[in-house]
Amino acid sequence: MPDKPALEGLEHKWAARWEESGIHRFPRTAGGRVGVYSIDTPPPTASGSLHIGHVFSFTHTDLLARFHRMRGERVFYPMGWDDNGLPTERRVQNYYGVRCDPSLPYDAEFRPPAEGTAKSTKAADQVPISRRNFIELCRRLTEEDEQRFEEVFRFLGLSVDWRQTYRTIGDEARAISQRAFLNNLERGEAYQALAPSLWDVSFRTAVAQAELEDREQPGAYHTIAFAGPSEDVVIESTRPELLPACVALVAHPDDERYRDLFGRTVRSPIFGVEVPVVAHHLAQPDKGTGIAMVCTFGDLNDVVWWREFDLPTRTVIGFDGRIVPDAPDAITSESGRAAYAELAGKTVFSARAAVVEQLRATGALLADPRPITHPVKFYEKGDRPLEIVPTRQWYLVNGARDEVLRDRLLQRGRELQFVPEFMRVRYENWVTGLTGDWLVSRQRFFGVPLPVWYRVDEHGEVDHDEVLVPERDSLPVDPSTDVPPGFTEGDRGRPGGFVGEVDIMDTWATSSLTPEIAGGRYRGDGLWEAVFPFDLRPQGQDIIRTWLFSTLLRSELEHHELPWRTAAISGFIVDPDRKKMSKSKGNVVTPAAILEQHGSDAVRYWAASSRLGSDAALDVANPTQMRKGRKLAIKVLNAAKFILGLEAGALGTDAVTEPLDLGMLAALDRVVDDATRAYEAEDHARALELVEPFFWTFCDDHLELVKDRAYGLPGQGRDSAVAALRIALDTLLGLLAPVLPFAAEEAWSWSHDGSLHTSSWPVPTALGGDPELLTAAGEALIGIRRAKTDAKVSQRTPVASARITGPEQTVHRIGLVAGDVGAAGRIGSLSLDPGGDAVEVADVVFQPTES
RNA sequence: GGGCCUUUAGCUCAGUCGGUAGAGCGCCACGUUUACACCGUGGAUGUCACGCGUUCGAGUCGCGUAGGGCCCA
Repeated sequence: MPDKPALEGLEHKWAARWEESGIHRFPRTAGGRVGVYSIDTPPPTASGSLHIGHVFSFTHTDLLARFHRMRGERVFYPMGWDDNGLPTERRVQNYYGVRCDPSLPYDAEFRPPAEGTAKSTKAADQVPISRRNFIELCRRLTEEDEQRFEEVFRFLGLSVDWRQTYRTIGDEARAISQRAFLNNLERGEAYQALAPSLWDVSFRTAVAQAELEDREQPGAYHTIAFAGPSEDVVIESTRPELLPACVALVAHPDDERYRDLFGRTVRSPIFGVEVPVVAHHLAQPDKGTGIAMVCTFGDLNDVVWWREFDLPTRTVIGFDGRIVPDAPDAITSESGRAAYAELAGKTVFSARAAVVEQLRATGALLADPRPITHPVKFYEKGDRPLEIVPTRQWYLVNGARDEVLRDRLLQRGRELQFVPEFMRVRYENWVTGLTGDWLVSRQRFFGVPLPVWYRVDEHGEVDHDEVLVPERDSLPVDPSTDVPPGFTEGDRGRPGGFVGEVDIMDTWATSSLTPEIAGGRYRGDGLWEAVFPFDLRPQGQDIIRTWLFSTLLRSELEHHELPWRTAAISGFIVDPDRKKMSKSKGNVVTPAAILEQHGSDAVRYWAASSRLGSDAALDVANPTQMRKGRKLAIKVLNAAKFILGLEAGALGTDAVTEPLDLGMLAALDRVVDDATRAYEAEDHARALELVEPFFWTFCDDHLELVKDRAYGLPGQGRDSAVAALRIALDTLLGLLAPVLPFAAEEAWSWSHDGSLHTSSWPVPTALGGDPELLTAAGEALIGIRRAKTDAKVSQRTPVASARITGPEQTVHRIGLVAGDVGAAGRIGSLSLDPGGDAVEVADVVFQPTES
């Protein structure tokens, strides 16, 4: 026991000892699922640095892990790293100064031109390398990040079993991801379709509904005249450049203005294409002129109309976001084709300007463009508006087009325990609002390849309907280098041979399988049977529509059951202005510095005092919660040092005989019961809220009240005081252990051999004391202190006599502990006098002092 | 436009069954004591966003309005 206990250095000391003793390792004993508490940990993205939000939410998870471990459960707490996906790709490009070109051959001797020192992030300055070289760099860089993340998490005190880690780009994760896809394919849940897809022109990949966001963008309404049967039909459009892609006009069926036009045709200006006028309830009569262009494709409504009216496809925007070279066949006039030729190759932006000029020249533009702002769909990671282009993609069913599946998913959502409860509606809103199946293919490089090949027919044409799949035990495969069963590399691309799929899967297609990946579903070593279904899925509220939904979907399709019992949803961190902290806003603080500055226990306290689902403010300049936590941790060390330094003749529950000691333990019993219930309900903030005030009352009042006895002559009174203090200390250390694992373990180690963090969750002593005694004594103590403060004398000033009045029952209780109260107040003669509403100390006569 | 959360002391937040409004920080005063100066003790501080309703009684329950935030269109 040190002379002057301090928090500094506890993190490294105990993290190392815990690792050495292996107390956080998942015990692989027999017994299957019984007695196991398993956690489907969120894998942080390994690109760059951890966010303070990680510290916040991972602490919440760790509180539960530690509680359940202390209760003797076998806790499965793994850690995963999400190293898949675009963030990694972009980081690797910028870090190493390279870009992926899948057509290049692998170069085993390749050395990247830069190591975090690339001067330019322009594609032209980046060295093109093969997919395999690119992936090697992705793995190398993410590994370094993961190492750093692990160090921060160990310092934070996460009780993770660090042997149970996975990477979403690892062999096992890729194999599981591909296997799950093949299972979906076999059951008819995965399919390909040539369909209009939301397309990011910068990244040149399709994106899914879950990755969309609306952004307010400036735009303009253009008033354009179409030639009608009798007179001009005037539409308003924000996308005049899509005029050559126009396939119809649409108005609401009830709109009197256009009723006569339904079923007839109008002719587009400039391009002179006859298009039908159709009626549909999605058309908005109050928007613009109430009649709108249907183009292939301007927005998602266009896709609906195109599909429902079986309209032709006139694609004008290419995968690169530029106008395609060839005009749609429907444009037959010479002038129309000449006008189109002027647009070919232009970006959407400049094509718009060109069309506006053409419209002006022909007189079809009836007014100057009218500026507006309107919501435009973006890929959440992109910075150019999405286009909609027809492509062949792979889809997974998700209930959007299948009511039976949708109802099953909603039912599962009702079976899942959400903490807090109100988060369930976000899931339900998402499931009910789905508009299409899950687009899982991505035209990117670093990720899990779709594990399929296609036959090439005798004419050398790829036949996408003839899908070749790998053997299950050959997974993971890369179809661009591996060959399908029964073929050789020589058959690649040849008539009668095969071609490999080049697309990869959506990163969520892998992340949705974290239970299977973490639980080692196919390892055959019993782990899976011991941990699935998981007890806890901790995650952020922002990824309910992605991670939570997709995991639940995969589990329903594969196992017909919930992947976990409870979803614990953390809020996020906001700065003092209530703005969500995020990288893009530049108000991010790095966790390592904060942990170093305040100490891990203090930071954990800050996190623990926020309940699940509610956002927490962090004022880095004035982190009051962290200071409070730090103060608490220091107090724990000091109180423990004091109590353990006291001598006693006998310890244990039998030695506790004095009313105040029994009363204090009875009050503590209540705290143990209530805090246990709170943790059982995943309410760590409530538990802390119960334990912390008791601990302070214990230090400020009880310790002061019994100090005299504890320091006093040997005997029953002294033994009772010290025995009760030791019991209470052990109990309080246990109750605080999840929140302050370092300080609590340090203090515990001064009087125990084993770790506090295994099987030491406190239980009530049930010695039958009066739990109100301490409160009553405390009230008396406050009165005495007030009298001394009012008299501006030291608290140690002796009092010759005093009289305590108050409610009868309280005064009676004070009488039962009058010895302790008198000793703590240094009162010679204490008289008790029932009466009045509040406890008051009157007639205080200070002892005359010599000086 | 729809949904959800939120509004309590200067700040950050509790307030469980509807029964006298709470904590920490900050502020003021006092004291430095034998666990603790990263200290202790005491004190002051409220239109519980607003309105209506239910009730003997509303911070708490219901309806509505406003501000803040998030998600989805």
